[in-house]
Amino acid sequence: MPQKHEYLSKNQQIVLSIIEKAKGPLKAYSILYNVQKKGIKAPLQVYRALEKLIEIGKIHKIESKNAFIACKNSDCEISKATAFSICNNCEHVKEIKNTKLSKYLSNFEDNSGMKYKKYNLEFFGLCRDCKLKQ
Amino acid sequence: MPQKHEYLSKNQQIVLSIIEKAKGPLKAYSILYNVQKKGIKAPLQVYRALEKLIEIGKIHKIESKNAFIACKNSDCEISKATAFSICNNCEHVKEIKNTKLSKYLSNFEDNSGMKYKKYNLEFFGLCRDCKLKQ
DNA sequence: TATAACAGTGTAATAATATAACAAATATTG
DNA sequence: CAATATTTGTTATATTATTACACTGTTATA
Ligand SMILES: [Zn+2]
Ligand SMILES: [Zn+2]
Ligand SMILES: [Zn+2]
Ligand SMILES: [Zn+2]
Repeated sequence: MPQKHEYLSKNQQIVLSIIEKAKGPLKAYSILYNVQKKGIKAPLQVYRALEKLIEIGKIHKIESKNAFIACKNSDCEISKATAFSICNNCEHVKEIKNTKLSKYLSNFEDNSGMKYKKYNLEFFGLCRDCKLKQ
Repeated sequence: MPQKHEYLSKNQQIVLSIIEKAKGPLKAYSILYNVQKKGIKAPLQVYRALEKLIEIGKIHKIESKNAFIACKNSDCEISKATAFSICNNCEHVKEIKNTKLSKYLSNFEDNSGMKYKKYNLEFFGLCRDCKLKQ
């Protein structure tokens, strides 16, 4: 018997499964093209699923790329505290799992003494492969 | 006599001036509407100016809002290392100037020993005013 | 002063990303 | 069961950003 938030709806499952299978972040319309054979026909159906999946922490949005990636980090507190490394050359994206970093940022106080429950951090550089190839 | 990168072009000046006067981040098309009386007629003219202004560190893009804000932080290393606080309620945005934070992030090494020259950090919470009003 | 390289402009068209509005179906709670 | 909340389907539209092309002016240097 389904209970609140313990399952994903049909469209949410379809969208999540595509994102989890992907090697990197996917854009909304590329997801749409990939799921049209499964009955999802309109952008809104994709965006609604994305919204829900973000809300429950199954995926994250890479803001600088308008793309969506599966969460690989079981303790990232329901999507509220995220950090990524992004390669400027091959566009490879990886979620950073680093307890020190997340503690540092969660406890960070700005000059006015304010703390923040939620953050998103995007690091840019060359990934190991691209650095070697140079 | 104009020399390389020592001045801003006409359109760049117009766009920068609008952004600097604004109280908060501006969206590209809202900038466009504001500068149409000054002869800038097309989105591309705005986007080109924005691109340049970002490149030279005069403005930053708030990725989560697709909006642009003037840099208030003379030592933020030409736009390569940025941090913002964003109010979830009133949408107030403020650039964070905090040497410890920027040093911490610039020196951060991920699990593979990789360092990053560039980052963008967006903190979300309630600003002081909105916290009091609750 | 030619001329090549570069940076900026203007314009039209179009691509890519995201949401509004409405009606209907399905699931959850009590 | 009824009431509430969530999800779906569909059409249309809004918002954000880029491509392509022709042209102008500046800088560097030969
Ligand atoms: Zn995560
Ligand atoms: Zn790479
Ligand atoms: Zn700055
Ligand atoms: Zn506020």
